[in-house]
Amino acid sequence: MESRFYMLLYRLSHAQRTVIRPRGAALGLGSGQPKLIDYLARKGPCSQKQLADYFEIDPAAVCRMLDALEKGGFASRSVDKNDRRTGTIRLTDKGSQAAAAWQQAAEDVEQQMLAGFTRQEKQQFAAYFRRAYRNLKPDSSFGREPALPQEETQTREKE
Amino acid sequence: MESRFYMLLYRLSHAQRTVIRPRGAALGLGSGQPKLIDYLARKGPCSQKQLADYFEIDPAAVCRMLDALEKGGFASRSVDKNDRRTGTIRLTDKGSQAAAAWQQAAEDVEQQMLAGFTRQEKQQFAAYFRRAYRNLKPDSSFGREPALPQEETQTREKE
DNA sequence: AGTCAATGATTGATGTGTCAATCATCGGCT
DNA sequence: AGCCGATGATTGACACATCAATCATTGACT
Repeated sequence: MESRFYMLLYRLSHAQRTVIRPRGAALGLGSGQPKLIDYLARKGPCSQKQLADYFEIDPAAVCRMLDALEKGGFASRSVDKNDRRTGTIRLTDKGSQAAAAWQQAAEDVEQQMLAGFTRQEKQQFAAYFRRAYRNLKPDSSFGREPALPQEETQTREKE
Repeated sequence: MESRFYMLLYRLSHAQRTVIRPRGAALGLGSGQPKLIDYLARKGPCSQKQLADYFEIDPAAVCRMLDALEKGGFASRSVDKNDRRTGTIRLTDKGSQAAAAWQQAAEDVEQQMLAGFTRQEKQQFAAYFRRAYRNLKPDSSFGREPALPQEETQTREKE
């Protein structure tokens, strides 16, 4: 019986990915793209930096996945008029539909994964996740608004 | 506050990877290689198929990681005399040392992740992981001996 | 024996992720 | 105004994972 937590986490994470990947693929999405359109569908248009921050992935990865999403007709990029460095990402209609379908798929998988869990067990499981996460990232803003960049309190008097 | 389990799992998995990756990199290992030498150190020499089965990854990925491990001097491949399709993977001394160092790193990270968890909470957390995993992979052999491929009592009197 | 399906290992193509470097823009500073 | 560091986006190089296809070997069945 496996008892190391890194293996437990590895296996569950891997199993979830394996189960959900085909659902995204059926929509014409790669394995990383669904979460982006999910975010866009939930929170509305945003910049690439917001996506990278929220999912804690490299902006380069976001950039390439958006290339793919744009090519697939799921999203569009436009330049922010106030800050021309920043792009604004929007879902197309096709993207919105795919997001809805994927949200359903994610819900299905969650139901399957947590089948037999009582409401309290789910809450406890989630609480464990959050505690463990905060232990690994004590400085993180997990649970707070990711849209607030928190600007470092400015004690940054570099020399 | 994030409440979807796929995000909780995503974030914890990602955080763990982020914390542990530099520890492997310090040993000259990529992000996927430590688990292989860990397995080899714990269970002894084995075939590539065993590694692929145990970690539930594509044999192609194992093959390429072993290329890297071999090139780095961590492991060696040799051909099984009974079945020349099968290769036997062995750790070198350098590989064994790296495995020991990595096991320590993994333990450190686990300690950090589960800081403040009581023994019972850890057990319950682990039990939730196993239940969720089994829900996603009901046919799996999670928890049984993966090293015993179940067949072969196999009377090796073939010569 | 000799064909043939199954198996272990490998290679190619593609998507995701990291790290490092670059480019364009912005904003503060003198 | 003009430098100059910070920032958002992008690109290149590499590692890991999947899928598909191939190769060599094996074992089973005529």
